[in-house]
Amino acid sequence: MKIPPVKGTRDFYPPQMAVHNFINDGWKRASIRNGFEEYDGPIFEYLKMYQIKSGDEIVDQLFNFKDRGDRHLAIRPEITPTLARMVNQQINALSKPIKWFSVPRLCRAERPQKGRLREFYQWNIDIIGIDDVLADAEIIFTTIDYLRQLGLKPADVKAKISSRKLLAALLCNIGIPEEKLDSLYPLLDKKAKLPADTFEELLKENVCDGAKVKTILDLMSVDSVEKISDIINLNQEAQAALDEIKHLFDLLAVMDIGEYCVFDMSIVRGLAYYTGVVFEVHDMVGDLRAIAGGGRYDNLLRDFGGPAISATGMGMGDCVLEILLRQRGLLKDGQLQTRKVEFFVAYVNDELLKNVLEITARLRQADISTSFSYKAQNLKKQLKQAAALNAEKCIILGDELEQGQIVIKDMSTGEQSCVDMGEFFKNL
RNA sequence: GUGAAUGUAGCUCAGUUGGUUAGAGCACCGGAUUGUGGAUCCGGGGGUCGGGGGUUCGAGUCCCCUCUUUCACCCCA
Repeated sequence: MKIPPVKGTRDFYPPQMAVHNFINDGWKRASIRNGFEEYDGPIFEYLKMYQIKSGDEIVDQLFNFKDRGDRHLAIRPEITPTLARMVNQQINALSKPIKWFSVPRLCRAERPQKGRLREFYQWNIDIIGIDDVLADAEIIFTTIDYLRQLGLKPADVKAKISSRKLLAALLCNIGIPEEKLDSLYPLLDKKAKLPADTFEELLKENVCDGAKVKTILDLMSVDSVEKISDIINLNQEAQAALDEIKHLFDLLAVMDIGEYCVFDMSIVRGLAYYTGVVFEVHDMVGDLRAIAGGGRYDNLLRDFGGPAISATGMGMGDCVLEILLRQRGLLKDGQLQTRKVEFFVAYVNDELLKNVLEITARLRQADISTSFSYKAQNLKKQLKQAAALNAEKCIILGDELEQGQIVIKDMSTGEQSCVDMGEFFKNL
Protein backbone atom coordinates (compact mmCIF):
# COMPACT_ATOMS: atom_id res chain seq x y z
CA MET A 1 0.00 0.00 0.00
CA LYS A 2 1.38 3.34 -1.04
CA ILE A 3 0.90 6.14 1.45
CA PRO A 4 0.99 9.64 0.01
CA PRO A 5 2.52 12.63 1.80
CA VAL A 6 0.12 14.65 3.93
CA LYS A 7 -1.53 17.65 2.29
CA GLY A 8 0.45 20.85 2.66
CA THR A 9 3.71 19.20 3.73
CA ARG A 10 7.01 19.08 1.89
CA ASP A 11 9.60 16.36 1.43
CA PHE A 12 13.09 17.75 1.53
CA TYR A 13 15.08 15.69 -0.96
CA PRO A 14 18.75 16.71 -1.03
CA PRO A 15 18.30 19.58 -3.53
CA GLN A 16 15.37 21.02 -1.57
CA MET A 17 17.27 20.47 1.65
CA ALA A 18 20.12 22.52 0.22
CA VAL A 19 17.67 25.35 -0.46
CA HIS A 20 16.27 25.06 3.04
CA ASN A 21 19.75 25.18 4.54
CA PHE A 22 20.64 28.18 2.39
CA ILE A 23 17.67 30.10 3.79
CA ASN A 24 18.09 28.80 7.30
CA ASP A 25 21.83 29.51 7.48
CA GLY A 26 21.24 33.04 6.21
CA TRP A 27 18.66 33.64 8.91
CA LYS A 28 21.01 32.40 11.59
CA ARG A 29 23.96 34.45 10.37
CA ALA A 30 21.82 37.60 10.18
CA SER A 31 20.53 36.98 13.71
CA ILE A 32 23.95 36.45 15.15
CA ARG A 33 25.59 39.46 13.51
CA ASN A 34 22.75 41.59 14.85
CA GLY A 35 23.30 40.33 18.37
CA PHE A 36 20.53 37.80 18.84
CA GLU A 37 20.86 34.50 20.74
CA GLU A 38 19.19 31.33 19.59
CA TYR A 39 16.47 29.53 21.56
CA ASP A 40 13.86 26.90 20.83
CA GLY A 41 10.98 25.22 22.62
CA PRO A 42 8.85 22.11 22.27
CA ILE A 43 6.92 21.55 19.07
CA PHE A 44 3.71 21.09 21.01
CA GLU A 45 2.24 23.01 23.90
CA TYR A 46 -1.04 23.17 25.80
CA LEU A 47 -3.80 24.16 23.41
CA LYS A 48 -4.79 26.82 25.93
CA MET A 49 -1.59 28.73 25.23
CA TYR A 50 -2.72 29.58 21.76
CA GLN A 51 -6.23 30.50 22.86
CA ILE A 52 -4.92 33.18 25.24
CA LYS A 53 -3.51 35.26 22.43
CA SER A 54 -5.79 34.40 19.54
CA GLY A 55 -9.14 33.37 21.00
CA ASP A 56 -11.15 30.19 20.66
CA GLU A 57 -11.59 30.51 16.89
CA ILE A 58 -7.95 29.56 16.54
CA VAL A 59 -8.63 25.98 17.62
CA ASP A 60 -9.73 24.68 14.24
CA GLN A 61 -6.86 26.50 12.55
CA LEU A 62 -4.30 24.35 14.30
CA PHE A 63 -3.48 20.71 14.79
CA ASN A 64 -4.68 19.74 18.23
CA PHE A 65 -4.99 16.44 20.04
CA LYS A 66 -5.36 14.85 23.43
CA ASP A 67 -2.67 12.79 25.05
CA ARG A 68 -3.38 9.73 27.18
CA GLY A 69 -3.71 11.90 30.25
CA ASP A 70 -6.52 13.82 28.53
CA ARG A 71 -4.40 16.95 28.17
CA HIS A 72 -5.46 19.18 25.29
CA LEU A 73 -2.33 19.83 23.28
CA ALA A 74 -1.56 21.49 19.97
CA ILE A 75 1.34 21.51 17.54
CA ARG A 76 2.80 25.00 17.62
CA PRO A 77 1.38 27.34 14.95
CA GLU A 78 3.75 30.11 16.10
CA ILE A 79 6.49 30.41 18.65
CA THR A 80 5.69 33.72 20.33
CA PRO A 81 3.55 32.12 23.09
CA THR A 82 6.39 29.69 23.82
CA LEU A 83 8.79 32.62 23.94
CA ALA A 84 6.50 34.47 26.34
CA ARG A 85 6.22 31.38 28.53
CA MET A 86 9.97 30.76 28.55
CA VAL A 87 10.82 34.37 29.29
CA ASN A 88 8.21 34.63 32.03
CA GLN A 89 9.51 31.49 33.71
CA GLN A 90 12.98 32.94 34.14
CA ILE A 91 12.26 36.62 33.93
CA ASN A 92 14.36 37.53 36.98
CA ALA A 93 17.35 35.49 35.91
CA LEU A 94 17.58 36.83 32.36
CA SER A 95 19.69 39.90 31.70
CA LYS A 96 17.92 42.63 29.77
CA PRO A 97 17.48 43.34 27.05
CA ILE A 98 16.57 39.89 25.88
CA LYS A 99 17.46 39.58 22.19
CA TRP A 100 16.52 36.11 21.05
CA PHE A 101 15.92 34.43 17.74
CA SER A 102 14.56 31.09 16.63
CA VAL A 103 13.77 29.25 13.41
CA PRO A 104 10.91 26.99 14.47
CA ARG A 105 9.10 24.51 12.27
CA LEU A 106 5.40 25.39 12.57
CA CYS A 107 2.10 23.80 11.58
CA ARG A 108 -1.24 25.36 10.82
CA ALA A 109 -4.29 23.35 9.74
CA GLU A 110 -5.20 25.57 6.83
CA ARG A 111 -5.80 24.84 3.21
CA PRO A 112 -2.57 25.37 1.33
CA GLN A 113 -2.20 28.03 -1.34
CA LYS A 114 0.53 30.05 -2.96
CA GLY A 115 3.17 30.92 -0.39
CA ARG A 116 1.32 29.15 2.39
CA LEU A 117 1.63 25.52 3.44
CA ARG A 118 0.49 23.58 6.47
CA GLU A 119 4.04 23.02 7.64
CA PHE A 120 6.74 25.64 7.29
CA TYR A 121 9.69 27.34 8.93
CA GLN A 122 9.53 30.82 10.33
CA TRP A 123 12.39 33.02 11.39
CA ASN A 124 11.53 34.92 14.56
CA ILE A 125 13.50 37.68 16.25
CA ASP A 126 12.37 39.46 19.40
CA ILE A 127 13.67 42.11 21.73
CA ILE A 128 12.15 42.06 25.20
CA GLY A 129 12.56 44.71 27.85
CA ILE A 130 13.19 47.83 25.77
CA ASP A 131 10.34 50.33 25.64
CA ASP A 132 11.93 52.49 22.99
CA VAL A 133 11.59 52.66 19.19
CA LEU A 134 15.29 51.95 19.12
CA ALA A 135 14.35 48.30 19.64
CA ASP A 136 11.80 48.47 16.81
CA ALA A 137 14.49 49.99 14.63
CA GLU A 138 16.80 47.08 15.50
CA ILE A 139 14.11 44.57 14.54
CA ILE A 140 13.44 46.28 11.22
CA PHE A 141 17.13 46.71 10.56
CA THR A 142 17.87 43.03 11.17
CA THR A 143 15.04 42.04 8.83
CA ILE A 144 16.28 44.31 6.05
CA ASP A 145 19.89 43.42 6.75
CA TYR A 146 19.07 39.82 5.92
CA LEU A 147 17.07 40.62 2.77
CA ARG A 148 19.72 43.04 1.53
CA GLN A 149 22.46 40.49 2.09
CA LEU A 150 20.53 38.11 -0.18
CA GLY A 151 20.76 40.67 -2.96
CA LEU A 152 17.29 42.19 -2.71
CA LYS A 153 17.21 45.91 -3.50
CA PRO A 154 14.88 48.70 -2.33
CA ALA A 155 13.11 48.32 -5.69
CA ASP A 156 12.40 44.68 -4.80
CA VAL A 157 11.22 44.86 -1.21
CA LYS A 158 9.99 47.51 1.17
CA ALA A 159 9.20 47.54 4.84
CA LYS A 160 5.84 49.28 5.16
CA ILE A 161 5.71 50.78 8.59
CA SER A 162 2.97 52.23 10.70
CA SER A 163 2.00 52.53 14.34
CA ARG A 164 -0.98 51.15 16.16
CA LYS A 165 -0.50 53.80 18.80
CA LEU A 166 -0.60 56.54 16.19
CA LEU A 167 -3.59 55.05 14.41
CA ALA A 168 -5.54 54.70 17.66
CA ALA A 169 -4.70 58.26 18.70
CA LEU A 170 -5.69 59.67 15.32
CA LEU A 171 -8.98 57.80 15.23
CA CYS A 172 -9.80 58.96 18.76
CA ASN A 173 -8.69 62.43 17.74
CA ILE A 174 -11.35 62.58 15.03
CA GLY A 175 -14.01 61.25 17.37
CA ILE A 176 -14.14 57.52 16.82
CA PRO A 177 -15.12 55.94 20.14
CA GLU A 178 -12.37 53.82 21.63
CA GLU A 179 -14.50 50.68 21.89
CA LYS A 180 -15.00 50.77 18.15
CA LEU A 181 -11.31 50.53 17.33
CA ASP A 182 -10.96 46.78 17.61
CA SER A 183 -13.67 46.21 15.01
CA LEU A 184 -12.23 48.90 12.77
CA TYR A 185 -8.68 47.51 12.63
CA PRO A 186 -9.49 44.38 10.59
CA LEU A 187 -11.33 46.53 8.06
CA LEU A 188 -8.53 49.07 7.75
CA ASP A 189 -6.10 46.17 7.40
CA LYS A 190 -7.93 45.10 4.25
CA LYS A 191 -7.57 48.44 2.48
CA ALA A 192 -4.85 47.28 0.11
CA LYS A 193 -6.80 44.15 -0.77
CA LEU A 194 -10.22 45.65 -1.50
CA PRO A 195 -11.24 47.82 -4.46
CA ALA A 196 -11.28 51.47 -3.40
CA ASP A 197 -15.05 51.90 -3.67
CA THR A 198 -15.79 48.67 -1.78
CA PHE A 199 -13.46 49.78 0.98
CA GLU A 200 -15.16 53.16 1.19
CA GLU A 201 -18.56 51.47 1.27
CA LEU A 202 -17.58 49.21 4.16
CA LEU A 203 -16.01 52.12 5.98
CA LYS A 204 -19.23 54.12 5.70
CA GLU A 205 -21.20 51.23 7.15
CA ASN A 206 -18.79 50.95 10.04
CA VAL A 207 -18.36 54.62 10.86
CA CYS A 208 -21.72 56.12 9.81
CA ASP A 209 -20.37 59.64 9.40
CA GLY A 210 -19.43 61.06 6.02
CA ALA A 211 -16.96 63.61 7.32
CA LYS A 212 -15.13 61.05 9.43
CA VAL A 213 -15.01 58.57 6.55
CA LYS A 214 -13.44 61.23 4.38
CA THR A 215 -10.81 62.01 7.00
CA ILE A 216 -10.02 58.33 7.52
CA LEU A 217 -9.63 57.81 3.78
CA ASP A 218 -7.29 60.80 3.60
CA LEU A 219 -5.30 59.51 6.52
CA MET A 220 -5.02 56.02 5.12
CA SER A 221 -3.50 57.25 1.90
CA VAL A 222 -0.79 59.54 3.27
CA ASP A 223 2.65 58.45 2.19
CA SER A 224 4.71 60.38 4.68
CA VAL A 225 4.51 61.15 8.38
CA GLU A 226 4.72 64.89 7.77
CA LYS A 227 1.46 65.08 5.84
CA ILE A 228 -0.68 63.82 8.71
CA SER A 229 -0.76 67.17 10.45
CA ASP A 230 -2.05 68.72 7.21
CA ILE A 231 -5.17 66.62 7.47
CA ILE A 232 -6.15 66.97 11.09
CA ASN A 233 -5.24 69.01 14.14
CA LEU A 234 -3.39 66.71 16.43
CA ASN A 235 -4.15 66.34 20.09
CA GLN A 236 -1.35 65.73 22.56
CA GLU A 237 -1.50 61.95 22.39
CA ALA A 238 -1.52 61.86 18.61
CA GLN A 239 1.36 64.33 18.49
CA ALA A 240 3.42 62.13 20.80
CA ALA A 241 2.74 59.04 18.68
CA LEU A 242 3.60 61.00 15.57
CA ASP A 243 6.88 62.22 17.05
CA GLU A 244 7.73 58.64 17.94
CA ILE A 245 7.28 57.29 14.43
CA LYS A 246 9.18 60.27 13.00
CA HIS A 247 11.99 59.39 15.34
CA LEU A 248 11.87 55.78 14.13
CA PHE A 249 12.29 56.88 10.52
CA ASP A 250 15.20 59.09 11.52
CA LEU A 251 16.87 56.10 13.13
CA LEU A 252 16.26 53.89 10.09
CA ALA A 253 17.79 56.56 7.86
CA VAL A 254 20.87 56.78 10.07
CA MET A 255 21.16 52.98 9.92
CA ASP A 256 21.21 53.31 6.14
CA ILE A 257 18.07 51.37 5.36
CA GLY A 258 15.91 54.43 4.74
CA GLU A 259 15.56 53.40 1.09
CA TYR A 260 13.92 50.16 2.18
CA CYS A 261 11.37 51.78 4.48
CA VAL A 262 8.13 53.60 3.78
CA PHE A 263 5.43 54.94 6.01
CA ASP A 264 2.10 53.30 5.25
CA MET A 265 -0.97 53.92 7.39
CA SER A 266 -2.77 50.99 5.81
CA ILE A 267 -0.48 48.53 7.60
CA VAL A 268 -2.62 47.66 10.59
CA ARG A 269 -2.10 43.92 11.15
CA GLY A 270 -5.17 41.88 11.98
CA LEU A 271 -4.15 40.89 15.46
CA ALA A 272 -5.44 42.79 18.44
CA TYR A 273 -2.33 42.51 20.55
CA TYR A 274 -0.09 44.95 18.71
CA THR A 275 0.44 48.10 20.72
CA GLY A 276 2.93 50.26 18.85
CA VAL A 277 5.03 50.12 15.73
CA VAL A 278 3.74 47.58 13.19
CA PHE A 279 5.33 46.68 9.88
CA GLU A 280 5.17 44.28 6.98
CA VAL A 281 7.78 43.60 4.34
CA HIS A 282 6.26 43.39 0.87
CA ASP A 283 7.44 42.43 -2.55
CA MET A 284 7.29 45.48 -4.81
CA VAL A 285 7.04 43.66 -8.12
CA GLY A 286 4.72 40.68 -7.88
CA ASP A 287 1.60 40.16 -5.88
CA LEU A 288 2.95 37.86 -3.20
CA ARG A 289 1.62 37.88 0.30
CA ALA A 290 3.70 39.62 2.97
CA ILE A 291 7.28 38.36 3.25
CA ALA A 292 7.58 39.30 6.89
CA GLY A 293 5.55 41.01 9.56
CA GLY A 294 6.02 42.24 13.05
CA GLY A 295 5.57 44.92 15.60
CA ARG A 296 5.45 45.90 19.21
CA TYR A 297 3.40 43.86 21.64
CA ASP A 298 3.81 45.40 25.06
CA ASN A 299 1.07 43.45 26.83
CA LEU A 300 1.79 39.93 25.75
CA LEU A 301 4.07 38.82 28.57
CA ARG A 302 1.59 40.15 31.10
CA ASP A 303 -1.23 38.30 29.31
CA PHE A 304 0.78 35.13 29.78
CA GLY A 305 0.94 35.67 33.51
CA GLY A 306 4.21 37.55 33.67
CA PRO A 307 5.18 41.11 34.49
CA ALA A 308 4.29 44.01 32.20
CA ILE A 309 7.41 44.09 30.08
CA SER A 310 7.52 45.57 26.63
CA ALA A 311 8.48 43.53 23.60
CA THR A 312 8.85 43.87 19.85
CA GLY A 313 9.55 41.29 17.20
CA MET A 314 9.31 39.97 13.67
CA GLY A 315 8.40 36.75 11.90
CA MET A 316 9.39 35.68 8.36
CA GLY A 317 8.22 32.45 6.74
CA ASP A 318 10.25 30.41 4.30
CA CYS A 319 7.53 29.78 1.66
CA VAL A 320 6.99 33.28 0.29
CA LEU A 321 10.67 34.04 0.63
CA GLU A 322 11.64 31.10 -1.55
CA ILE A 323 9.14 32.07 -4.24
CA LEU A 324 10.47 35.63 -4.19
CA LEU A 325 14.12 34.57 -4.43
CA ARG A 326 13.33 32.34 -7.39
CA GLN A 327 11.38 35.09 -9.13
CA ARG A 328 14.34 37.45 -8.76
CA GLY A 329 16.83 34.84 -9.95
CA LEU A 330 18.58 34.88 -6.59
CA LEU A 331 17.99 31.17 -6.14
CA LYS A 332 18.31 28.69 -8.99
CA ASP A 333 17.87 24.95 -9.21
CA GLY A 334 21.21 23.21 -9.23
CA GLN A 335 22.97 26.29 -7.92
CA LEU A 336 23.50 24.74 -4.52
CA GLN A 337 25.73 21.71 -4.31
CA THR A 338 24.34 18.77 -2.40
CA ARG A 339 27.35 16.53 -2.88
CA LYS A 340 30.96 17.35 -2.21
CA VAL A 341 33.99 15.36 -1.18
CA GLU A 342 37.61 16.44 -0.96
CA PHE A 343 39.03 13.08 -1.95
CA PHE A 344 37.81 10.13 -3.95
CA VAL A 345 39.95 7.01 -3.72
CA ALA A 346 39.99 4.95 -6.90
CA TYR A 347 41.66 1.57 -7.36
CA VAL A 348 42.46 -0.66 -10.29
CA ASN A 349 41.77 -4.09 -8.85
CA ASP A 350 39.98 -5.79 -5.98
CA GLU A 351 43.18 -6.71 -4.12
CA LEU A 352 43.67 -3.02 -3.36
CA LEU A 353 40.34 -2.60 -1.54
CA LYS A 354 42.09 -2.97 1.83
CA ASN A 355 44.44 -0.11 0.99
CA VAL A 356 41.48 1.97 -0.15
CA LEU A 357 39.71 1.46 3.16
CA GLU A 358 42.88 2.22 5.10
CA ILE A 359 43.51 5.48 3.27
CA THR A 360 39.88 6.49 3.38
CA ALA A 361 39.69 5.90 7.13
CA ARG A 362 42.87 7.90 7.77
CA LEU A 363 41.60 10.84 5.75
CA ARG A 364 38.24 10.78 7.45
CA GLN A 365 39.89 10.72 10.86
CA ALA A 366 41.72 13.86 9.81
CA ASP A 367 38.27 15.41 9.14
CA ILE A 368 38.70 15.25 5.39
CA SER A 369 35.61 14.11 3.48
CA THR A 370 36.46 11.05 1.45
CA SER A 371 34.59 8.51 -0.68
CA PHE A 372 35.41 5.47 -2.78
CA SER A 373 33.70 3.05 -5.09
CA TYR A 374 32.16 -0.07 -3.58
CA LYS A 375 33.22 -2.00 -6.68
CA ALA A 376 36.61 -2.08 -8.38
CA GLN A 377 35.06 -1.07 -11.68
CA ASN A 378 37.31 0.17 -14.43
CA LEU A 379 38.99 3.46 -13.73
CA LYS A 380 36.81 5.30 -16.18
CA LYS A 381 33.74 4.38 -14.20
CA GLN A 382 35.34 5.37 -10.94
CA LEU A 383 36.47 8.77 -12.18
CA LYS A 384 33.01 9.32 -13.51
CA GLN A 385 31.63 8.56 -10.07
CA ALA A 386 34.19 10.92 -8.53
CA ALA A 387 33.05 13.67 -10.88
CA ALA A 388 29.44 13.01 -9.95
CA LEU A 389 30.39 13.45 -6.30
CA ASN A 390 32.11 16.77 -7.07
CA ALA A 391 35.37 15.38 -5.74
CA GLU A 392 38.17 17.94 -5.59
CA LYS A 393 40.88 15.35 -5.92
CA CYS A 394 41.24 11.68 -6.70
CA ILE A 395 43.74 9.31 -5.22
CA ILE A 396 44.48 6.50 -7.66
CA LEU A 397 45.86 3.27 -6.31
CA GLY A 398 47.67 1.11 -8.84
CA ASP A 399 50.96 -0.70 -9.35
CA GLU A 400 52.87 2.31 -7.94
CA LEU A 401 51.65 1.31 -4.52
CA GLU A 402 54.30 -1.41 -4.44
CA GLN A 403 56.86 1.41 -4.15
CA GLY A 404 54.70 3.24 -1.61
CA GLN A 405 53.54 5.72 -4.23
CA ILE A 406 50.04 6.99 -4.89
CA VAL A 407 48.69 9.11 -7.71
CA ILE A 408 46.92 12.35 -6.82
CA LYS A 409 44.74 13.82 -9.52
CA ASP A 410 43.29 17.31 -9.33
CA MET A 411 39.78 17.01 -10.75
CA SER A 412 39.38 20.65 -11.75
CA THR A 413 42.66 20.98 -13.66
CA GLY A 414 43.11 17.34 -14.60
CA GLU A 415 46.75 17.46 -13.48
CA GLN A 416 48.12 14.50 -11.62
CA SER A 417 51.30 13.58 -9.80
CA CYS A 418 52.84 10.59 -8.12
CA VAL A 419 53.70 11.12 -4.45
CA ASP A 420 55.00 9.08 -1.57
CA MET A 421 52.13 7.95 0.64
CA GLY A 422 54.00 8.69 3.86
CA GLU A 423 54.77 12.22 2.68
CA PHE A 424 51.17 12.68 1.65
CA PHE A 425 49.82 11.97 5.10
CA LYS A 426 52.55 14.00 6.78
CA ASN A 427 51.57 17.05 4.73
CA LEU A 428 47.83 16.88 5.32
C1' G B 1 -14.86 25.49 5.69
C1' U B 2 -16.56 27.64 0.22
C1' G B 3 -15.54 27.80 -5.08
C1' A B 4 -12.76 26.74 -9.71
C1' A B 5 -9.05 24.03 -12.49
C1' U B 6 -5.95 19.69 -12.61
C1' G B 7 -4.24 14.27 -12.28
C1' U B 8 -0.81 9.31 -18.21
C1' A B 9 6.76 6.29 -16.19
C1' G B 10 11.03 9.45 -10.94
C1' C B 11 10.34 14.56 -13.84
C1' U B 12 8.16 17.43 -18.29
C1' C B 13 4.49 15.95 -21.45
C1' A B 14 2.24 13.19 -26.31
C1' G B 15 -1.91 9.84 -26.86
C1' U B 16 -6.40 11.16 -33.12
C1' U B 17 -14.70 11.47 -33.15
C1' G B 18 -14.17 5.48 -27.32
C1' G B 19 -11.00 0.38 -30.96
C1' U B 20 -5.51 -4.48 -30.41
C1' U B 21 0.51 -5.67 -26.34
C1' A B 22 0.08 3.05 -23.73
C1' G B 23 4.69 6.45 -26.29
C1' A B 24 8.83 10.46 -26.37
C1' G B 25 12.57 13.53 -24.03
C1' C B 26 15.21 14.01 -19.53
C1' A B 27 16.69 11.12 -15.23
C1' C B 28 18.26 6.19 -13.47
C1' C B 29 20.90 1.39 -14.37
C1' G B 30 24.06 -1.47 -17.83
C1' G B 31 27.42 -1.88 -22.08
C1' A B 32 31.00 0.20 -26.20
C1' U B 33 38.37 -5.31 -26.21
C1' U B 34 38.99 -4.12 -18.38
C1' G B 35 45.10 2.56 -15.76
C1' U B 36 42.07 8.13 -16.54
C1' G B 37 36.20 12.01 -15.46
C1' G B 38 31.15 15.52 -16.75
C1' A B 39 30.55 14.11 -23.99
C1' U B 40 28.70 10.64 -27.71
C1' C B 41 26.49 6.00 -29.30
C1' C B 42 23.78 1.41 -28.09
C1' G B 43 20.76 -1.25 -24.70
C1' G B 44 17.66 -1.99 -20.20
C1' G B 45 14.31 -1.57 -16.08
C1' G B 46 10.10 1.16 -14.76
C1' G B 47 3.10 2.89 -15.72
C1' U B 48 -3.83 -1.74 -12.68
C1' C B 49 -3.33 6.01 -17.26
C1' G B 50 -4.78 9.09 -8.93
C1' G B 51 -8.62 5.56 -6.58
C1' G B 52 -13.71 3.48 -6.70
C1' G B 53 -18.26 2.79 -9.28
C1' G B 54 -21.13 3.25 -13.90
C1' U B 55 -22.31 3.45 -19.51
C1' U B 56 -20.46 0.23 -23.62
C1' C B 57 -19.05 -5.58 -27.38
C1' G B 58 -14.82 -2.46 -25.91
C1' A B 59 -12.79 3.25 -21.50
C1' G B 60 -6.38 6.66 -20.67
C1' U B 61 -10.58 8.84 -23.66
C1' C B 62 -17.76 9.50 -21.74
C1' C B 63 -20.78 10.00 -16.70
C1' C B 64 -20.91 10.01 -11.08
C1' C B 65 -18.31 9.84 -6.34
C1' U B 66 -13.74 10.33 -3.77
C1' C B 67 -8.63 11.73 -3.01
C1' U B 68 -4.39 14.71 -4.53
C1' U B 69 -2.26 19.04 -6.47
C1' U B 70 -2.87 24.20 -7.91
C1' C B 71 -5.35 28.96 -7.59
C1' A B 72 -8.78 32.22 -5.21
C1' C B 73 -12.18 33.24 -0.88
C1' C B 74 -12.42 32.79 4.80
C1' C B 75 -8.27 33.42 7.92
C1' C B 76 -3.45 34.99 8.23
C1' A B 77 -0.50 34.41 14.54
